Amino acid sequence: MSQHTTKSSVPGVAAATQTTEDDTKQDGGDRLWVTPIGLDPAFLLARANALSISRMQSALGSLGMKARAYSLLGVAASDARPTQRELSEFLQLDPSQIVSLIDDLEQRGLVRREPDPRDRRAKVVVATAAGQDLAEESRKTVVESDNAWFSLIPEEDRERFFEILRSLATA
Amino acid sequence: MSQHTTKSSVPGVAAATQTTEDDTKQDGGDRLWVTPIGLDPAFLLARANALSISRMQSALGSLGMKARAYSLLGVAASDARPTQRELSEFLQLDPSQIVSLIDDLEQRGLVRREPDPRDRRAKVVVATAAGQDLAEESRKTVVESDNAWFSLIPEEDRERFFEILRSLATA
DNA sequence: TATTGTTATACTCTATAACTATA
DNA sequence: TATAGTTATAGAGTATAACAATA
Repeated sequence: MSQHTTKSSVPGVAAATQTTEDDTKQDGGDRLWVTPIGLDPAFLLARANALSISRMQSALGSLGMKARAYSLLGVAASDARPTQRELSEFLQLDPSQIVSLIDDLEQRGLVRREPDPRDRRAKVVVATAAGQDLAEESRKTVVESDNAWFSLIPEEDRERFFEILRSLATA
Repeated sequence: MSQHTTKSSVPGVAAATQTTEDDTKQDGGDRLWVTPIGLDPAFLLARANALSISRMQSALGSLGMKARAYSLLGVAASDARPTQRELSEFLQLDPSQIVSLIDDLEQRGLVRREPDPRDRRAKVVVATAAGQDLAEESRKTVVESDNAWFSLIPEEDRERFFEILRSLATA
């Protein structure tokens, strides 16, 4: 999964979890949060993402979409007219993965490839009308699904948290 | 990858990116950040995690470790004496994946399985002496590698950011 | 000579179901 | 009847190298 550890000793949650005696079995895997890696930022990132992904998948499943396709369609549905290369860089996926993702969406009539007038090697990916519709619909679904989760963050911290997350994602 | 979008229109970075005319080609895939999904928390989470993972892998590679194995070994090297089931839940991995991860580490003499006195079906995973050493060494490596990245977060926000991330990871 | 999209291929990861031994 | 670990297997995701067209 992933790692990195703050050297500091165990704070908050830890103390709450350990009762005086026999705290070995009763709570699921919660006891492990007292472990150093339970504080490891990269591990937290990985776990939060794992939860996020599985939420996404179940939210999008009914629309025949998956997380990847959703992001790609989202960009294609904007007025950005991204090149496959740009999608590869932005979505952090291999160019060849982009190809098969697009092939899929294209066969379903959701996007199409257009020649890039500036560079005849390149192709820009744009959403069809149907693609626009699905992009919108699936976005609504996802927003709804994730709102519940992110509302767990105190209102006053939310904006700042996303800002920082963005700076990490951009780095 | 993943998603969720703040309905709000484009803030900060967006305005900065778009110049008056022809902003189509010159900057890599940076233009796509103005897209709605560039603000999507779940997407940011996914991308940040992707970057984190690849940092991890290159930091741990020289020690013959990968991110997953590292987390597992980290828990096994603590005094938590986790059961395989607990590891599965904690690391958000399928029980069968835990098996092969442990098989691997066991063959390398880094961990061993011990019977759980409380439940004869279960096995607890503990690090050997060699495992302890490697856990420590690899942790040092990872901390060093990630410190550079996380120091990108302003000192005064860092603690709070990790707290929130933890709450999401625990949810 | 380098880059874009593409194909093919091999490899890792993930998800599922079935089995055993205990509970 | 349910749960812990295990095995086998199939499917999805990932990484690599090579190729044609264009820069």
